[in-house]
Amino acid sequence: MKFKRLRRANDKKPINLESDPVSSNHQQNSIATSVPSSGSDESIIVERIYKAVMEQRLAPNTKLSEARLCETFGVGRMRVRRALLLLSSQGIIELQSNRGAYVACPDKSEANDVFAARMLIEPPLVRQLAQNPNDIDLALLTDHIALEDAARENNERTEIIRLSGEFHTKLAQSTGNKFIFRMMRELVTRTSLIVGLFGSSENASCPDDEHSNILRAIRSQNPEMAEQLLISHLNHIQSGLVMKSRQEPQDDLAAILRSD
Amino acid sequence: MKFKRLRRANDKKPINLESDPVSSNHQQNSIATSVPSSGSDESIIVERIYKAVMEQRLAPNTKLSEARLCETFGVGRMRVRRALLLLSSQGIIELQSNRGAYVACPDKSEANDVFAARMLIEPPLVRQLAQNPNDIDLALLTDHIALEDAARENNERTEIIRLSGEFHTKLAQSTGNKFIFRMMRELVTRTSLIVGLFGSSENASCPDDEHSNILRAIRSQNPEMAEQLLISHLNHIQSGLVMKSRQEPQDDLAAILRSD
DNA sequence: CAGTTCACGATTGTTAACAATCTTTGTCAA
DNA sequence: TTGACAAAGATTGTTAACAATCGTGAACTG
Repeated sequence: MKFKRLRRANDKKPINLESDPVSSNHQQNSIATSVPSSGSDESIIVERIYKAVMEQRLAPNTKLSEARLCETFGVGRMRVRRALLLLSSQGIIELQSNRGAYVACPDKSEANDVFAARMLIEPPLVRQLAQNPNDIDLALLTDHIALEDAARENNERTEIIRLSGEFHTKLAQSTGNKFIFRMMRELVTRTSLIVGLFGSSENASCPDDEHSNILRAIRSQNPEMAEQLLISHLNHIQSGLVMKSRQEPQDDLAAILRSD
Repeated sequence: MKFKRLRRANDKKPINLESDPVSSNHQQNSIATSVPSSGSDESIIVERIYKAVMEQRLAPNTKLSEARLCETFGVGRMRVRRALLLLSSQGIIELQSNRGAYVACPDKSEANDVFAARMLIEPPLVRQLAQNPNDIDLALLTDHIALEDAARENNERTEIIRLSGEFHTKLAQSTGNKFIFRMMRELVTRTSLIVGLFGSSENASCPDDEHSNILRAIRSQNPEMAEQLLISHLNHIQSGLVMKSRQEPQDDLAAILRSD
């Protein structure tokens, strides 16, 4: 297989990395991706893969070969390479020398670290938000929960999963603090991978109305309650995991091509 | 100027990016740099530039041209390019399309964000550390403070600055949590840039014995005191800044070549 | 038949030449 | 003298060919 630039869609259609119309109207606002300037436009590749991971359409350990991505995005190898490097620096994928790029596969220890970090950061964050919430952020979060409800209504699995994580991202975004936002985004992405790996069957998403309750506590300016609700929310998520320390190797193409 | 690989040291010697012997014995332990696998070895370039920024030897807005870095490190352009991309993803430098790479130059608003983020994260972090500190971490931190004292004794400016920041990094490292460590590392690096930009004359480093006091509170397992000491420590640093919203453009060569 | 070796194909890593863009400098005219 | 304009030089962005490495499977040997 040669490295030609194919503008047309890939005829194998291995992974759905296209921007699906259902969520295209709901773009990230204000704080954009982590690398705003420069980079001609490999940010699109990064964003697509990031989203696919968030929605658990890209399973851990899935191989992302350069040639495949070149076809998929109709882009030269350099762009793909840059995108992969950026994704690896965010911990979303892992680069193995001379072997290629694989979707990150957190182990039990890393899962614990992720939840420990979230337990450290999110409670003070939510408490602070509840101390003086501004109307714009409250409206954004309210809208978001409406989207979550709608997705649950329509049984859109990938949407539910992504929105469920993005709620937490948006909590961080409400602080208007770029650093907190980025940290949270990374932790939420990792959480999505972890839930995909260790999540037991159908509790892949956050319990139904906990987000709503947290938002209500914030709106009523009750820091203690907001913090407490968030803590138990995180505990619920974590306790829903079965820590089988053996993760299936997930053969490269098997899981991907079954959608063909 | 052509892009030849020059193994010999650069004859212009614009910036000191060599590894100085005084601190070469004090390498990072356990949790290594953010990109452990792959990447043949542009991590050396990343680490050097990171260190130079931490020690305020590389002023904000300094241009880092590819050719210059190629000479300096005796490395091909690809490596340099990869390193610059990684550094930009960490917010240490900024890539401008078709214009090159410049050391990041935080503005007033970003400075506020950095301190807000640290205020959110570090107090709970230190409190948690003080709840059950383990002996190994305490020893590491004690050693670190000894290094700080030694550097102050010998009036080694760059060492003082770097160690002063690294104390906070090591606090985060003591949690053994990769994510907290990385977040803290980024915030501390940014802080170093900010202090270099807005710091008033000679309070560039943390006040003399505050680190020591914090460590003492941790050792005596007094979470409240540790947290309180850290909060006022951060406040001291922040209040030592003069927020002149106008940052000097810092002409590329002017500041650098005056050491020639 | 089991195990090892070797060679081939596929994929990633690297390099150097080429293209595009920006900056500087020199020139000319008002 | 100052301003705009244009050409030359320098720097970054991109591409395609080449080199190195890895995985696989056939062939060979015990």
